[in-house]
Amino acid sequence: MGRQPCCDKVGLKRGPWTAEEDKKLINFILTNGQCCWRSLPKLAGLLRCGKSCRLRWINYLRPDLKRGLLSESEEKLVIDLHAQLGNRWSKIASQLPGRTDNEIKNHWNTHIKKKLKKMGIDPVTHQPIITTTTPSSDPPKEQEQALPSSPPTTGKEDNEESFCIDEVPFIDPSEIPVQVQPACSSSASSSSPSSSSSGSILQDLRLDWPVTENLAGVMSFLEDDFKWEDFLINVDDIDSNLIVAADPLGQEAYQYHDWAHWTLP
DNA sequence: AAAAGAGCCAACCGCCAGAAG
DNA sequence: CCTTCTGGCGGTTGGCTCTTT
Repeated sequence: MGRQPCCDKVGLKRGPWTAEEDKKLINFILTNGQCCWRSLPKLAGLLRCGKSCRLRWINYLRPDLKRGLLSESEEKLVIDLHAQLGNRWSKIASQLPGRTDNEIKNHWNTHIKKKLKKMGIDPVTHQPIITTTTPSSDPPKEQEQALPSSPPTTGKEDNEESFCIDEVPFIDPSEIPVQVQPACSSSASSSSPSSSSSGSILQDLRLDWPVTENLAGVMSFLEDDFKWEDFLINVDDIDSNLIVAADPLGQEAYQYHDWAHWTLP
């Protein structure tokens, strides 16, 4: 019986992607679009499984990705959505433009979980952790630290973190100052109030974003109706880092350097 | 300065649902 | 209707980086 594996693993490369492989993948997708992942590696000249290509593109190379840590409001939104949806990372990710399920999942497991536990909130149920003091039991250390009986609404224990998680499970999404969009934002729409006056967008970006040179960042910021193809001026010479793209206002051109790093030429 | 430990994250794996034949 | 294939998802892990001793 057994299904055929998604790809013939013999002779395929695994592990971290090289800049060269990234270029090939980017080049192929930019010129041909996302077609059948199974056949993509062959067509693109990659010794990778199609699944691996897809993952690399979605989680790392896609031009509309934000990079860097989740902002406070994003984190709050993740917690709130997790309370509603559980571990449906892709659903949660669909509410955070430019973020991937993998990224959110990682952030949850490495940061948020700990924060919640520290605050006495069970990261699974989003309810206050109630420590039953049974003498024979051997509760985990972190739970011992949990607030013993009071609901986590005091926020006093939050002396290290920059925001108080106590109230998070009760936040109404509409109150969160983050753009919430449907999953398929490719054709997203006019409903986004954020689009604001595009004239100042790039300036704003430069002021407060550490990855301002990152075109991906610019793209995700300008999420309304942009098409990646519209940005491209030249993808002929990818091997020498000469994918050139312009921002939608035509004000800047960017030069590809490595996987998701673009600079002003 | 070096070693050990902890933390983080990119990538892999297996499973599932839906589409196609 | 059944089988096969593909894309997508969530859980897990290996290894790199950072921090502490």
